[in-house]
Amino acid sequence: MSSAPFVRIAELPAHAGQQVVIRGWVTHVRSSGKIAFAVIRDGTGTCQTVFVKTQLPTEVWERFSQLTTETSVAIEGEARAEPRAPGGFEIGVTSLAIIGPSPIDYPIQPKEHGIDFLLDNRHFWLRSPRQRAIAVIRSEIEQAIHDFFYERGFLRVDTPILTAAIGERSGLFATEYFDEGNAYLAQTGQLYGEAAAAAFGKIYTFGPTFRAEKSKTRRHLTEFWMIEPEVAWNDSAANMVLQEDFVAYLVQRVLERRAPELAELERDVTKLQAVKVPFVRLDYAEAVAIVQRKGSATVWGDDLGAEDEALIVADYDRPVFVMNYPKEAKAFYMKENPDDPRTVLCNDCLAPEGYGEIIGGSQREDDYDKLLARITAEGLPLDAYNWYLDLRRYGTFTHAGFGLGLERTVAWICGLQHIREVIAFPRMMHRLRP
RNA sequence: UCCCCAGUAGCUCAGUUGGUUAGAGCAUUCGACUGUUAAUCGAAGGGUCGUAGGUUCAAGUCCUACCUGGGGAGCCA
Repeated sequence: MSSAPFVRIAELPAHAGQQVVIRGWVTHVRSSGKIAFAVIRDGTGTCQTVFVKTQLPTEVWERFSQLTTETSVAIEGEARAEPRAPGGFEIGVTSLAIIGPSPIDYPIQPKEHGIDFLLDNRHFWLRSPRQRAIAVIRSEIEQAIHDFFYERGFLRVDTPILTAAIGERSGLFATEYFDEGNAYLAQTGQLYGEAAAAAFGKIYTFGPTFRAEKSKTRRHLTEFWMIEPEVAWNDSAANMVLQEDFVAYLVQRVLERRAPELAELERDVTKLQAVKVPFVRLDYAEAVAIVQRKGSATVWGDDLGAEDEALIVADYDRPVFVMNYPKEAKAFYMKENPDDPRTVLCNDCLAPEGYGEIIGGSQREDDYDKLLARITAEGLPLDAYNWYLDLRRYGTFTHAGFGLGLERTVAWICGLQHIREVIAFPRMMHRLRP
């Protein structure tokens, strides 16, 4: 290797005609007697490199035969435009250094594999172009989330991951915690978010969430990331306006900045372009009537099942809010609906194309006596909720918030079948490694 | 926890009403090829058919149990 500059593959067009060094991994090789090709990936892109026997020192030509899939290399040569090369750019090799050899049994091949095999090899699967596209879009969405709230004056608050039993009733991961008994991995940061909203006004959380549910579906993970805004003085209607502005902002951001990655995933972007405010608003009772008309056995009082959600969403090209569920179907902290005390002021947001619930939100019960009654009625341990009740004793306030499931949102925007492709190392009931 | 489905080569799969020596593609190894695009062409190696029983002259194939995984329900984001 000479002193030629080290260049990332994405930057090669700016170095046309120059001698450069690239570093990366061999994705595949082709040999045709006295001319040979190695395709190199470096995370910013891929580039074909060309080895010509008659123009290379013998040892460089012979070293080519040591290149197996995923060998890491440094390659020096001339960067040049070449219409025959994929992407229109290539490197005419003058020197090759093998950094790390790769045995011939590298498991992932350029062909179809089953999801289970790929997840066993997730540490390698991430190297594929498709997985890179997903990771890039996820990262773009995460950045857009922070930008959205920053632009609107929200404070980001980080809530605890180790908690006493609090929040939702579904499965908890427990661990010993010194002399305090069991600690549980957080299922939500919401209750802490409410305390923060009383302190700071507009806040959001962005953190991991844990559910020990034995769910085996393409929509569930045991560890996922959730974004939970909480806004003082927002009622349920304002809460939904915030939600639709938020979701539309995320979709628009990906359309604007990550078109190549959407194309890599062969995403039908017309479906995303249709995601405009206002979203559809259906009262729970209307939703029940719709699914009954379509043959569902659901009656007033039931929670809506996955099939019901699909029936509702089928009629629309944009997300749908289903509002004001029966009290019994929802969590204790949701505010009783003054217009119909059988229901609470809440909403789910159902993504189009059958992706299901990406948001659950509500106005929070701010009446001390009613909240206490709900906690008691559900048999929750009162001592764990004293501080939460204090928020209603000392300057109670109208407030509302919601939780957006990051992986479900990314899976929908990417158009993926499996939520587990959306996170680098998914955690599921039967998968703790890699 | 419940319902449905699957398990055959490193990977993806085929294997007929049970029938004699277990099939393909890809991958790997060797050979040919000076512009390949998941290169192509020729040859070779590669198997406890998930496990354990059972039925039968004969089981990858049929039956039972178990194991492992997938999809869905429930629960939720």
